Amino acid sequence: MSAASALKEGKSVLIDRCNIDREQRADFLKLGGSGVQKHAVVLDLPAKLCISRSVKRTDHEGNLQGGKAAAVVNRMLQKKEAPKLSEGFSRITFCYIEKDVEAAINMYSALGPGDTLSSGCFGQKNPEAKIQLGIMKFLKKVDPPGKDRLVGSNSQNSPCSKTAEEKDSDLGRLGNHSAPLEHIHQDKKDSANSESATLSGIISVDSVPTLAFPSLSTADFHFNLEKASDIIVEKVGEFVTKLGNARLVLVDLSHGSKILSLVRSKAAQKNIDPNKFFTFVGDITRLYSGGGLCCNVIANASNWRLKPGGGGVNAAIYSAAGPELESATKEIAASLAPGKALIVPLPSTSPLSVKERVTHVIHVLGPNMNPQRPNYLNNDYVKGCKILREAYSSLFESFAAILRTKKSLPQESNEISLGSQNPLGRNCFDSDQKVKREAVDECEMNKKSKSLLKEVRHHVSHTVDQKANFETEKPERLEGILGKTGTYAKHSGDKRDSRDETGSKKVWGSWSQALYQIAMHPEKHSKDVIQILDDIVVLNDLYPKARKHLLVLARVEGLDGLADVCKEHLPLLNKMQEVGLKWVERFLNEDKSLIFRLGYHSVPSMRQLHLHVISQDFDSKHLKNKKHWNSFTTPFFRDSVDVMEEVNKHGKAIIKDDESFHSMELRCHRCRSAHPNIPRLKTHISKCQAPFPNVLVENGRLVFSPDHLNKCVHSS
DNA sequence: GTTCTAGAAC
DNA sequence: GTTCTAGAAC
Repeated sequence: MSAASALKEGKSVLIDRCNIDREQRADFLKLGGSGVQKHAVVLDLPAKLCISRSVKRTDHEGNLQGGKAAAVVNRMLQKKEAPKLSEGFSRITFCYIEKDVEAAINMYSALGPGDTLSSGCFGQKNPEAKIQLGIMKFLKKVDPPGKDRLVGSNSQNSPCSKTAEEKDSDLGRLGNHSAPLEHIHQDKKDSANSESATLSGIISVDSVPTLAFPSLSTADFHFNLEKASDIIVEKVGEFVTKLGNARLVLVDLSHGSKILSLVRSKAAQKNIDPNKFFTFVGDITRLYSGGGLCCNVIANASNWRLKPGGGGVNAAIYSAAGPELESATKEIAASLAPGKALIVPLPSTSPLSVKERVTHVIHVLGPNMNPQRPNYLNNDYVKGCKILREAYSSLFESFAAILRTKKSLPQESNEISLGSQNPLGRNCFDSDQKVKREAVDECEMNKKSKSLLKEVRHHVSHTVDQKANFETEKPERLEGILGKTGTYAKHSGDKRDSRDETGSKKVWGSWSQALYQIAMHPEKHSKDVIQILDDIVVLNDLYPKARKHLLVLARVEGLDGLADVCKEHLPLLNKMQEVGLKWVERFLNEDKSLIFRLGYHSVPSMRQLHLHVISQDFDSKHLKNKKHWNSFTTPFFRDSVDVMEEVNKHGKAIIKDDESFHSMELRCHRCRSAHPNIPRLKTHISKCQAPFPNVLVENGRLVFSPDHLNKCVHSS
């Protein structure tokens, strides 16, 4: 049998069958032998859905149709017998709705070669009454009735339990469900650490305080992964021994996450106790419900304003935690400095508390190495590493503080409550008072960050040494600023007026300053910049919209965009074009098939006048939307030659700032055919060889190799 | 049900 | 500028 031989080769095998009763499953379970972990994913979807699917499925061997399908499904559902751990499964996941199925698929597809999942039963609904009554007995008796439906399978009765335990010690106990009985007993002795609860009818025994944290700064803040993984392992190694029985878990959502594998191997090299620290692939906001991993504390990769939104972990946590998190955070602090952490006790009404049993969120801010974001560190990894170390120290210290507050409490009753309505998740560390004090301490530390606000407001060098400036601030002044943080940042902190003498008030978002910084301090951006002259800087567009896409940047203060251009800039415009053409020449030497256009956006998104030098293949994964396309292919794109002519004639460039350009229909820039959406347009332009419209060929708007003239371009 | 876009966040 | 995602469009 192919499944058996694949298993022998050490492969993982997935059997997709309607194994609706125990007997049918037994044969498949035998295939595995004792060295193989056997998992079941039970799709117990609504009958209605099964029926409608059978009807739709025309290639079904049984050719089920209409009423016949309904009859078959009904008969199958009547016979169904849910799998049990005692049959030999080490893990069973129940799916009742599409979402469950999706979560299961995500969970399994995210597994890397070294990953494993905790054993136990997950997501099962309607546990029988005897199970609910039985948990105390379960804890005392080795072999309780109905044990097979309980999580934490009895090792004597599970054929695979040895494998499961071995795996457990490899990776740490991923979920508390997997805790072998002996461990549970041990943990119970330390009653302060023990906690049991029911959730949606699932019975679990959760005893180990756990902090789940994302890798800081490596996503949007572009921190080097090698360096980040060294720091994570270093800091985890430092703290893990100080945390008693508590665990640290590095979480990443993505499939085959590079940072997780780096950290895993480095942690193994350093012999860090895998029971105390391990990595986990999953959604940090659904660790318990989606992955069976109970983490009472989760870390949030925060932004300095402690605001929801943005992307990644921060957005996910705020959205999963509901408005409770935002208001709880707001009560404690208004901003967070890089390297700092802030403990926020999560209100028991927050969905994260109810569903995921999270009691505290620790906001933490790592260093920012992304030039597209404000206040980035300009590739200064000396400072970056220092701040990242500090961030992890702050995070783990905060977690330790939460643990301490828990220990200082009178011990909780050993009585274990049951009932799905009871959000017991909070009981374990419910000592808001002390935590609040801790939080206030953090808040004191955060005063430093208030000077950051001031930085942004009054001065603003994005590469400013924040630390140095913090020390110069006087707290009293800061309080005044802090009080208004919310609106303040909105109106002036986050955005700045350009110095436009004509009185037009173009407001630049904080994200739009990167080019300005590069123009002013190109030497600090050696990674991106490819040519530096007195009055011009050339760089590769960070998100090129074609095979070749350069920006020729003017180094004149106050020259933010085309609107600021006047006659005095004509020599500069001319030089920018010359420099651009030099680069085109180089590119054409490498690839004669390229065709270029040089021009400005009528209304640029990024501050500081820049000339786009862009090849007309538009072959780029970064070209994603209508605005991208239309900003290079409609009159919104102002050819350099035309701009210079207009400035020469009228002293000003003509600006097509009609917003409608961005929502114009998508037309091929060569044959002018219209396309319904970006993917179809991209398919078309990858093939279209029509000559370019005459209007582009005239006056030298297009730049190409002489060899090319007759092939792709009209000869006018 | 999946693909794609638009709008809001930074 | 990008990212994220709800919900429109297919």
